[in-house]
Amino acid sequence: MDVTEATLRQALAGKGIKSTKQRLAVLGELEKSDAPLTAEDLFMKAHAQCETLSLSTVYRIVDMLCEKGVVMRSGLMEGGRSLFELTPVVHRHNLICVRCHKIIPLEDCPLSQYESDIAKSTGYNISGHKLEVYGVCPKCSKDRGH
Amino acid sequence: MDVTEATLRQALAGKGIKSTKQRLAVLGELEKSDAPLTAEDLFMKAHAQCETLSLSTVYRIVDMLCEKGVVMRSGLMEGGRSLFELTPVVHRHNLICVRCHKIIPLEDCPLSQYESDIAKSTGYNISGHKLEVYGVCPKCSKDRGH
DNA sequence: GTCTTTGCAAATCATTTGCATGGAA
DNA sequence: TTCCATGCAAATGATTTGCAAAGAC
Repeated sequence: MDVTEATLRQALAGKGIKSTKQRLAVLGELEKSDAPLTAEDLFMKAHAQCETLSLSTVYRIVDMLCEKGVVMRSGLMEGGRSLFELTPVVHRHNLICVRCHKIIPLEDCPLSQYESDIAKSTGYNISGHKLEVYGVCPKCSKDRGH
Repeated sequence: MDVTEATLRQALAGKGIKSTKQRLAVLGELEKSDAPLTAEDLFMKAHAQCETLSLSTVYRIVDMLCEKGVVMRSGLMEGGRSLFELTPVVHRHNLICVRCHKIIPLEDCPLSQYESDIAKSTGYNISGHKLEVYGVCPKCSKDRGH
């Protein structure tokens, strides 16, 4: 499920976003990762792809992508740091272990009916939702009752 | 639906948390508010109640209450600031206008069945979830198509 | 060529922490 | 009395910003 540079360029152009190698590198890393990343994670990973990339540019890029709706901040925070992830085209949610912080994706989403109901009862024009489910993974459950 | 100081004291004692006037003031403001608040919001509001309260103490209090599960960080962030809200005893989700940021609570939650399904298919011990729904409120829709 | 994006370094701003004092049980 | 919680001020660490140079279209 690798995404080519051309595809990324096209996706950005479609949203009226100019392509730069920094943007492609950052977006590429977001595509590759299934877990949300901090700005610094992104910087380190994307820096390997693009020598000329600075941390402040990573911040500028994720801010811009958030505004365009391409990226979203995760509800989680690691320490004081924000976590960023692609706004999934294929709708998807995460299941997060509250002990080891392992994150696995959940398959289906039961909320589309719920959204239409809400739209009807509130008059809001629903644009999306964020759902995170928390629990203890099997490994952590076994390791200790805590 | 006002909460008396005695009730708050009792609630804290029940969780093994010592009562101080700072804690009661902060918790009281969280009780009163239906929207998530920043640490500074809390500081300003609670300071009116309790002269002797400092911002760093607000941080220490909300951190502690988060660990005890009394308070949670909202998935939203206002600027770079974290938002805090009471962990609802009555399970509840928010509907957030992406334009004016008005927040209204949603009545029912369709996820309990979903949680059992997840528990079965992943082996996780599910402890809870966070759901936020985004949309444009009727007023903002009328104001402009943007 | 023109306007936008970036790198760098300095500036900000939220959050955290050390230490001496005040307060709860 | 005995710790734990707090205030204050200083430290930290993430994020932002100004400005000149490099890059996209």
